[in-house]
Amino acid sequence: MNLLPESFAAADPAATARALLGQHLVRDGVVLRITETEAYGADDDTASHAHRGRTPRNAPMFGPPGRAYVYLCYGIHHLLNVTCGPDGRAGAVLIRACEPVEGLDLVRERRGGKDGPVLLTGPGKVGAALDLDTGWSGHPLWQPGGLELRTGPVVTEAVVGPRIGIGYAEPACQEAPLRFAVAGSRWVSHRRGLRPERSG
DNA sequence: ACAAGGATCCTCT
DNA sequence: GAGGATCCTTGTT
Repeated sequence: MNLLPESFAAADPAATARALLGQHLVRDGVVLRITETEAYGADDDTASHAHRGRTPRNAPMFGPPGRAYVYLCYGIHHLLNVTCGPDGRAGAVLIRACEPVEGLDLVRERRGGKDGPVLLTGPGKVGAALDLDTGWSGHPLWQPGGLELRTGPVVTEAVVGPRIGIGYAEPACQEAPLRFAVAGSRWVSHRRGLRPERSG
């Protein structure tokens, strides 16, 4: 599969989050198919790290698209985002869950010998499976080598729902349907609150 | 220099 | 379903 171009993530966070479903994350012979994402916006999104402005940590969100934004959550977990939108407009897509495609043995090893969907259904688990840390923040995902974003099979049917774990945000932001998942996939962290993406 | 809190995960019950 | 782990980032003094 081919590397995704930088322009792949040039659209707004919601469109990029939907388009990332089915694409592949590659590192160290580990290939993961993205099954669940969340979109995070700029200052108007009170759930987003960017809503209080630029800081050293969230700087990649304000830069050009197609880079990694990795941060430490709860002092333990490294969470991976893909920056999106034009340079200067903050935006990122959190990778919440994946399905293994290659390198399953290494993923199991990095995940304490576990097996099945528990391996990769959760953003902290994805970070562990790819052995990420904050040193990867800002890394261009469209360059060969290191951590890469490559094309995967197209996802024709998706489900959408509110984002997870953002109780600190304003109600309108909590309720916004900015979480996306592959319809029918077992490799999704939480099934609750998801509905077909086509309006109805 | 200090205090507060978090885009989570795991282990219980 | 509930609670603890664990430490960095941030805003404030």
